[in-house]
Amino acid sequence: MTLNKTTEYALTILGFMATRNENMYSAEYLHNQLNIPRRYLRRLLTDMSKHGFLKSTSGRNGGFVFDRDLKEISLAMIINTIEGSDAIFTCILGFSCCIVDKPCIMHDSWMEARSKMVDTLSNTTLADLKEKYQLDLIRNLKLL
Amino acid sequence: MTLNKTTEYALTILGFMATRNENMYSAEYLHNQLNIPRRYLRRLLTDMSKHGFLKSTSGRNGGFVFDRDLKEISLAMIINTIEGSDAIFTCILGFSCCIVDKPCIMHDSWMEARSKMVDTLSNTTLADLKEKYQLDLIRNLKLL
DNA sequence: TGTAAATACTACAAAAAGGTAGTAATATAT
DNA sequence: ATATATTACTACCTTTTTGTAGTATTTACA
Ligand code: FES
Ligand code: FES
Repeated sequence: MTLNKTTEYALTILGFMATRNENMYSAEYLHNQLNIPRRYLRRLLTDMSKHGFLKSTSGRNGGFVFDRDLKEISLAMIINTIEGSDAIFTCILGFSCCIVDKPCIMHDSWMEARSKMVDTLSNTTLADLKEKYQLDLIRNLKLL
Repeated sequence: MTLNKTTEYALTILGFMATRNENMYSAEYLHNQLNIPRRYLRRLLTDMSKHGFLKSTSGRNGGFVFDRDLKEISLAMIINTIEGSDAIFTCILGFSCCIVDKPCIMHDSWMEARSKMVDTLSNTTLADLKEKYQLDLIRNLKLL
């Protein structure tokens, strides 16, 4: 139901980066913008680089940029990367995973609910968020 | 996405108790049936009593029974009781909760997915699980 | 060439979640 | 009455998650 903090941070960071138009994001800058603990955020950023979401540049004026097309990064991928690829598919009663031939009593209720959620998270990419953000911006400007 | 272990245990226990027809369940019996760590399970059972789901009887031949009609207990209630009533409603980016006038960029995607899930969990009661279990039993007997 | 601004690595510390131990209290059966 | 089977309470231990510290490395710029 709840994501762990690290996953929330990852979504926050990538979501933020996807919707702005800087050409480089330093850990310090992201820390100031997002209020995520400095050192923890740094570690997370290097993790994201190792996982291929970001590309890092060391040294002065260094920082992070996306290493993939935003269309290629879904929310589900981010979550899976950090929580483990099938955290999302575990049985609600904690059986290692949902087994088709021996489902638990809650399986049916749970599957129906979950599959909707998984679909949405799989089908929403960072590019979608960017688009939405731009549209929201325009809408707000027109209201002024 | 994932429930914490304690919540899984709670669902397992209440789901089990709801679908069997014993008139009393001791911690020891539940431990044997469900493989949940003895002492932790005990503590959880007394918690459930305090929260009004179960009624406990001390002493020899004691144990636990439901203190409410199964129709009155939804999966969402169980989850809320243990994870905190709005764990299910938190912002996916970790903002304290989803604020209508200042939603985060992921709010729309997330709400859509989540509301389906919340609906299902709110509308499924232990009575529903019991009914399902009985039907499954009958179906299996006929297959023999 | 030296200083400053950045990431990288490793180890540790603190907090939260999960799990255990000991003992007291309660009720039943013999 | 006493032994036994049960829950209740409190404190502690272990593991996982979250957060911090120190130091090395890389690169730009003056
Ligand atoms: S087997 Fe439990 S939810 Fe699928
Ligand atoms: S404000 Fe973030 S999901 Fe609603």
